[in-house]
Amino acid sequence: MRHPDPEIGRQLEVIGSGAEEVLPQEELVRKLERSVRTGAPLRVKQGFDPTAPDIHLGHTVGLRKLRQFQDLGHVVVLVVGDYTGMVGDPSQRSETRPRLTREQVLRNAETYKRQFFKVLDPARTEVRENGEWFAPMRFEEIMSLAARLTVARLLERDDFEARMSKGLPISLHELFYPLMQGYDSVAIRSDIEIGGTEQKFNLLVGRQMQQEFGQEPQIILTLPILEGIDGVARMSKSLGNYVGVDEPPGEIYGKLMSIPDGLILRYFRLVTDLPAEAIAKVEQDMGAGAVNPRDAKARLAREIVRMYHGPEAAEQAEAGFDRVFRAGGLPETIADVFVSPRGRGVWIIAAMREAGLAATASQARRLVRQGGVEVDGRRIEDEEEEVPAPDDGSFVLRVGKRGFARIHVRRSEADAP
RNA sequence: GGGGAGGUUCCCGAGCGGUCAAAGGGAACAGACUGUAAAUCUGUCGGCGAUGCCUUCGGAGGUUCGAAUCCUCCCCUCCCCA
Repeated sequence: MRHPDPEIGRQLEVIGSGAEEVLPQEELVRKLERSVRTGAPLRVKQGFDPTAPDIHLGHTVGLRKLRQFQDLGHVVVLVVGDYTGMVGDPSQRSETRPRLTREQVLRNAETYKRQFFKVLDPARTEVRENGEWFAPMRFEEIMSLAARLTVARLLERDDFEARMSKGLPISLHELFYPLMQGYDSVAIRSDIEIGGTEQKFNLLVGRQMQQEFGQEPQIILTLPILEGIDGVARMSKSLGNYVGVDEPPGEIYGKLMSIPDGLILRYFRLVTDLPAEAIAKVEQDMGAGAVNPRDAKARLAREIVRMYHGPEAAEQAEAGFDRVFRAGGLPETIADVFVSPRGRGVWIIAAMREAGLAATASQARRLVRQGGVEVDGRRIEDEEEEVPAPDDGSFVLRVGKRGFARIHVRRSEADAP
């Protein structure tokens, strides 16, 4: 969109980049004009439900957009949903979310806050908890809030409709969720709220609530939803297909190497700072066969580890990955585990359990039977095998592709660690 | 409040008196292969020092030589009616 004022034009371009929808566009222009004229920053809102104590790459799509707003001089207001977290967002859910206790929510919120600032500028961020305004709310006020939204409006949503038609339960409290999120916008006087495309309904309720309370309605900006490393469902902790920004470098690197090739470019676009031209080059090279997708993926993995752990960690993660998975070698660091001897050595099944490489003895036996267990590079064939303790006292146990432990055999009680 | 249908192993979903640790699919895990923890193929997938034993089919009792399957009560969900 062209704008006579170059500053506003620039802002519009940055804001719109990577966004799925910005609406209404004209109102955004008006807000920006006013902001530039008066020097008052816009208040950009995003809510987070502290339902799981780790933010992952999926969250960073939104966080990175917020960071762009900060770099344009605006203020970010993060609403930690300590109250909404006790409800659980029904968006995109096929079942009621488990309700969290107050203690869980607060603990999760702390972790979130710490991780937010891996991306955001703390100086331009306001963190609010919506319990601030919901906790003191009286029933009377809750009723008057609830009176502002109709059931038909709520039930027209796809997720609710799907659950209705499948005969799945919908609890009454879930209907309150959009209402609460909408009221958050009133409470913090938000100018813009961002969220994933699945948040569109909730974001729009925010506009309606603000109008009900005599405020100028917020602009809504939706962002694409990042697929998880399985390449199928959206990235989420509960589906186990996520890459957490707080995870160790090797984990991040390895998980990224496991995404389907088709997701490489999308990840570059949505969760790295690589400029558009550079990404276009990657696309071209891969298409022309000039670059092996595997190497493009390695670059992606390196890039993301670098963002959250720095360049040295990225190098090490790559070297470690290559050593273990390409060369079939051992990782740089292997956990030491002390195991008591039995018979002529250490019973392999017990060693696996004590090293945490198998949850149960049955599982350990299965792994041996399937040929997934090695001791110092020698495959173990027999479930009853007792590995003799070598003179130097330890051997390396490998379970599957990525389970390692250095087993030390205790010679006596006095030898215990 | 009345009537009907259901609750099965991580998830979906068969089973409806013994042959059931329970079909099939998904997820997960292992092996082979490879450019990778991709894709594909094969296998495994309750627990136990284990050719056998123990605990599972919403919960508690009961019938039976024997129950996920039958009966009673309870809890939970959905649908129709009011």
